Amino acid sequence: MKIARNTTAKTAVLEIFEKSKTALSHAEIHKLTEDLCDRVTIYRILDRLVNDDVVHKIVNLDGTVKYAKCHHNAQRVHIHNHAHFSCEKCLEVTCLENVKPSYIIPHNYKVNDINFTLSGLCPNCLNSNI
Amino acid sequence: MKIARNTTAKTAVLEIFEKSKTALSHAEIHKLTEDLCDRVTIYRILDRLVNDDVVHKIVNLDGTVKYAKCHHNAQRVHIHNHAHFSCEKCLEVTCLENVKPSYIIPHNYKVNDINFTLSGLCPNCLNSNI
DNA sequence: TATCAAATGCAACATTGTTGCGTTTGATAT
DNA sequence: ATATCAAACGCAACAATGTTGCATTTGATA
Repeated sequence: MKIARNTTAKTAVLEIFEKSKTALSHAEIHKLTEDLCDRVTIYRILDRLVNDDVVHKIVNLDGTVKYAKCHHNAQRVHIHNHAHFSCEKCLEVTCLENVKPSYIIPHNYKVNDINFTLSGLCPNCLNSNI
Repeated sequence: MKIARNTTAKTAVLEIFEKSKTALSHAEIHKLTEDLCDRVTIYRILDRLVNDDVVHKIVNLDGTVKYAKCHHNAQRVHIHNHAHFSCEKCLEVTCLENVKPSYIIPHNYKVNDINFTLSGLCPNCLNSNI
């Protein structure tokens, strides 16, 4: 089994997640690290964090990929079944931790993961639109 | 206002959609047209079809983008609120026309579109796994 | 058949993500 | 403190995906 290490790059990425209220793309994270490390390293760090269930990957309606820190309570195996909201105006993606979809699916499908993303206007942009 | 035209390329793409039971990626469609037209043209045709609500765009959990023909009944404005299933094994994406999620979202969000994708094993692959 | 914009082809480019490989570095044991 | 060893890294190269500008072609209309 692999033994994970706490590298400067990984620590920096985790701090960035901690500070951010919204989900971040690879490019945004890379910019925020200010060339602390290579582009590829960010990809590898994100891969590991997703694998370790520290962050989750969010695929947006427009095809962009973002990452956000998990706030679950140390569950062993978990599905990120909460919704994500993607604002069409400010382009921010946020977790709606409490919005969970209910649905009925034919029994002959085996569901391992779900992605539930809503897009439209977030409270901020909705306000400034009036 | 723009007046759409029925070009050979567009007709070919629509036929491909008609024949396919699953959602198709840009690359798959391009291959199926057998170099009838340029790669860029496929992109532009797909853009138009999505805009005209003839096909809908499905973003998968792995970030891949696929397109499928809409089967709605001439609704004027509609949200593609049905679910999509993405098989981890055969990689096929299908529409689950009858699976619609229900959810409760805070009133200060304005939802314009939703993306609900499930991934796991489809009936075919589930069977062959036994 | 002339007209005119919609649609196309082509080239060039940007972004995103992956892989291989030699080097560096963090955690552990000595 | 230092040796050890693999995890993690940097770099280069590559592949896939998507976008844009512009000259050319083509489909629908008059």
